[in-house]
Amino acid sequence: MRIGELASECGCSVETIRYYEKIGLLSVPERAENGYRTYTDNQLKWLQFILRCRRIGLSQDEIRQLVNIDTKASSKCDEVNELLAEHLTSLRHKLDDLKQMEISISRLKGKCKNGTLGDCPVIVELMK
Amino acid sequence: MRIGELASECGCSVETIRYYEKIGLLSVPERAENGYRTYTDNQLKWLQFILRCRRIGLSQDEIRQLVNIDTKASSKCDEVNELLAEHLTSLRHKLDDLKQMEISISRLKGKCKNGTLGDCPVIVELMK
DNA sequence: AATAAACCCTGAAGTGACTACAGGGTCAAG
DNA sequence: CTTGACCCTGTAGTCACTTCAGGGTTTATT
Repeated sequence: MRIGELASECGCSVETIRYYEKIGLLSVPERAENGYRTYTDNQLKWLQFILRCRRIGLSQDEIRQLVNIDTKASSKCDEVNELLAEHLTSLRHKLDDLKQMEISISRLKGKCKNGTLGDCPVIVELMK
Repeated sequence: MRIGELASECGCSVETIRYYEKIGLLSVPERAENGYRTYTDNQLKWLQFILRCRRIGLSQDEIRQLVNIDTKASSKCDEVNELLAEHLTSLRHKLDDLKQMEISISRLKGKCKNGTLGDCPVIVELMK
């Protein structure tokens, strides 16, 4: 499978795939005679794994940790659970922050009733 | 007021202030004889305005739009409301995404019960 | 068979919103 | 008179990509 097919199969861009290869998240693919990258089904699964991890908000570094855990024979599932627990905590912080923002903005919005800006309540409130 | 005082007054770093000046978000301050930046109360209010905007999640570009709206004599509050409405929409999308992540992760977490990784349900689920 | 469109390659630079660092100058206190 | 806290500039690093310049290859159309 060539890079374009892999990209459309996984719903990401060709550049993203080359980028993941460059930073060592995705294993280096074989090359055809013309120099084109050739991917296996296994690499497709890995890419889907990586993209799924990104979708749930894991950083490249966290994904690399998961990959390392996976290749260390000695390690246990505890490490996976710990990583996810930490991630969950920071995620909940972000959620709280966004909820606060939502409250602030919806309070501001609509206060402005087509006047000129000298007395715009939004600007006034933000300038306080 | 010197830059350090302004920073601690506003709860941001000195570097951030210099950065805002560089990208043209904060107006260029006077300089003392020794070359130190000297800030007025008005500039403190502007910085607080900018930081408040950042805190509710506006991008530098959106803040610049607000600033431009403020200096255009002709414009109306409608533009402010529109900007906030757009921002609120994208914010709610982010909230939904994060909530989805939270659900996914908490479903994964705890599934792993100290086995070795070949049969770790977390890895298995992510690799599916 | 020629050409155009679609695909592939590399390497470098740009993005946003800062942070950190190198290598200096200034100033008040002990 | 020197130590430490503050200030300066300019550059590079961060994350997770995206875009661009400047090519080569393959496939479809004319």
